[in-house]
Amino acid sequence: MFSKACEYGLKAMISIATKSEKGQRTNLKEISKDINSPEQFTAKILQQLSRNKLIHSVQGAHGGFEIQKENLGKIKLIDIVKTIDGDKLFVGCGLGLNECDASKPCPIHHRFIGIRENLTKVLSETSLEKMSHDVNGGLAFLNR
Amino acid sequence: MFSKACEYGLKAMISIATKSEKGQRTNLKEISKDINSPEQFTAKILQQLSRNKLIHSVQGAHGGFEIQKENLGKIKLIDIVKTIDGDKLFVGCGLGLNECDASKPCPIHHRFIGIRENLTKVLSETSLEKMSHDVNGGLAFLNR
DNA sequence: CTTTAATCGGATAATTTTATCCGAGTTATA
DNA sequence: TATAACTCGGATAAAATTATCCGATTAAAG
Repeated sequence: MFSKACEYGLKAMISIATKSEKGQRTNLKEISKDINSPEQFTAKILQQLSRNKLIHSVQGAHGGFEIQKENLGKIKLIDIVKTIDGDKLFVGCGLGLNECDASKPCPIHHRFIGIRENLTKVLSETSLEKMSHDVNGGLAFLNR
Repeated sequence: MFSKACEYGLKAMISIATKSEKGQRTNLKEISKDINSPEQFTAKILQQLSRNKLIHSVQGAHGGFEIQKENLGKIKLIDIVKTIDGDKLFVGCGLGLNECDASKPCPIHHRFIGIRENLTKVLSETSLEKMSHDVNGGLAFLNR
């Protein structure tokens, strides 16, 4: 479903959120330990998320990554997915046809629409805040 | 969602089905022209589908590929997807965790279940027969 | 029996994705 | 002002996916 990079990105965002929620800043080493991901590869993904303003990076000693508290509720999973994997999951033909719409549909077009709407809805509705609450409350886990 | 190989596989299966439905046998050249796919790569995918008994291959002159008529209604899209992409779309954690279940869920676990069930349902319900009817009837298209 | 038209399957190449390396830049603090 | 603890970003490497090449095999038909 998601690329490896996107999985790391989602987990990293949630990890950062759990700290930001408590007013703490975290850093690369802590994040990749927390989500069990390769450090340097994770760094690239964090840079990408930072350039796209989903997280705020602070350089230098005691630096690291954080998310503005007021953004925790605003950032939805779909924002993260689109930043890393683009929107290929949400637009375009399920069979990879260049042209495919209701007037000239591929054979799975109509069936696919429902799946896609469902996926879009779930990812659009789920905020980082909710995720990080679950993790901080011991209801969900990042590292298994 | 699906790998390129899987997209070609799905399209190829539908292409073969449209011919088999009419009692005709088709071949690699015709298929890859029909679905606009690279011939040799498509050949590999057809071999895979053949080894897994989803299609029947006939070697030699006038050979090619066909699907038993009685199988057109039995083969579902999910069978093709599982043959080519495996079941990674249908099992395992959406965030790539090794252990993730209702008792120790990842943060998106519960939300993901619905999406996955929906996807599984649609792909399990849709038969090749239905797809090929749509294409033969001009209601759907493979090559755009 | 030879030619022709097909699939089979191993090898290789190209591209994309995943992962790592490392020097440069930034900032807190002693 | 020197050092330590960070991120930044370009370069490279490794692995997986996508794609191609080509000789071997199979079978129909002249």
